[in-house]
Amino acid sequence: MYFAGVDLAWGPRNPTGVAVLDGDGVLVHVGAVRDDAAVLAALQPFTTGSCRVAFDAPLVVTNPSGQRPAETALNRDFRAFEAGAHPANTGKPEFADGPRAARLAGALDLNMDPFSAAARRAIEVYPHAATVALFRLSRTLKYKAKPGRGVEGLKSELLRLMDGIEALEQTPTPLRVTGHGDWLTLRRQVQAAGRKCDLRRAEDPIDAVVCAYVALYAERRPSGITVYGDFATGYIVTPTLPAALHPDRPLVDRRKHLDEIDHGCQRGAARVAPLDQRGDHRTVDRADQGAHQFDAHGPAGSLDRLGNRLGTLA
DNA sequence: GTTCCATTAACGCTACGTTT
DNA sequence: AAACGTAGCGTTAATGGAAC
Repeated sequence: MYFAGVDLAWGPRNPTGVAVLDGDGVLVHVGAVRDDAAVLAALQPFTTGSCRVAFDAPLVVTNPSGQRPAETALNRDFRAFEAGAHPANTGKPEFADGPRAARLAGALDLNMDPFSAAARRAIEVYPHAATVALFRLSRTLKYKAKPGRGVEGLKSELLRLMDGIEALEQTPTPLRVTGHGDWLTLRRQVQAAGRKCDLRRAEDPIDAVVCAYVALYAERRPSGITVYGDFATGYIVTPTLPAALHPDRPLVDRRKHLDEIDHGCQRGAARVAPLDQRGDHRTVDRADQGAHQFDAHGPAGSLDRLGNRLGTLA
């Protein structure tokens, strides 16, 4: 059985990252492609038998305007962690003819119902939310190129993401990436990057690895995931936000903090919530807000240690 | 207590600046 | 001149602070 991740561009012009794990969580493929044919060609060898393909792109979009209910529900939990989902609706040109991810899933004959028992399935995931939950971050890693963010700051954040991905090997649902040459090449590219576009080229495949891991995690630890929304109006699958995890500070203070990241490369600043902030009530709230949560306890204990490790990276 | 403003995230597109 | 790289804008909803 294979677990694929696709960091899918909404349109065909921008690059798409593809990563595949085997049943043991070993990375067997990682790379970037562009058009639909190339995405399908990359996935085809791994989707003939039992498989899960996790798309970081809208899979079901029916609303003519505004946000999907899944985005509203997810943003309610994750916005404070700066992991808000981008709104998708059929009024946008990218979705006028149906979501690209649904076309690809259809071409591969994958079942898109998040609660299906089918052997070959596609799900929608969201890497930013996944990294917050898996790594117990108090806010997302700022590795996405945006105006005002410097190359060195972006690089250090992307390397923190790669560190976190590699550290997942030590968890009860291990991910093993360091044995793959293309992963090591990606790391070298990031370390050597001098321009934002150098980082952007590496970012899509790395995000795809996170997507693939969410697919694996959802299969191995179904009690540890939350499904926001539903199959009819659109859904997003993510590792459950730990109940005791809190954002680091109010929005106003975070703005100042962002400046520090952009200009000072504050790698390793205390952005992981203390582990003693456990046991709160958000679980109940989420249940009222359109999220199907299977486990109120969050990721396993060893991920706490991972959180510490990320929080103390220097 | 209510309203308004600024800010945040996501991604794609376009315009402009820089490099070859 | 062409190619490439980057900044800025638009979209959408939520939120905190300030002003009324």
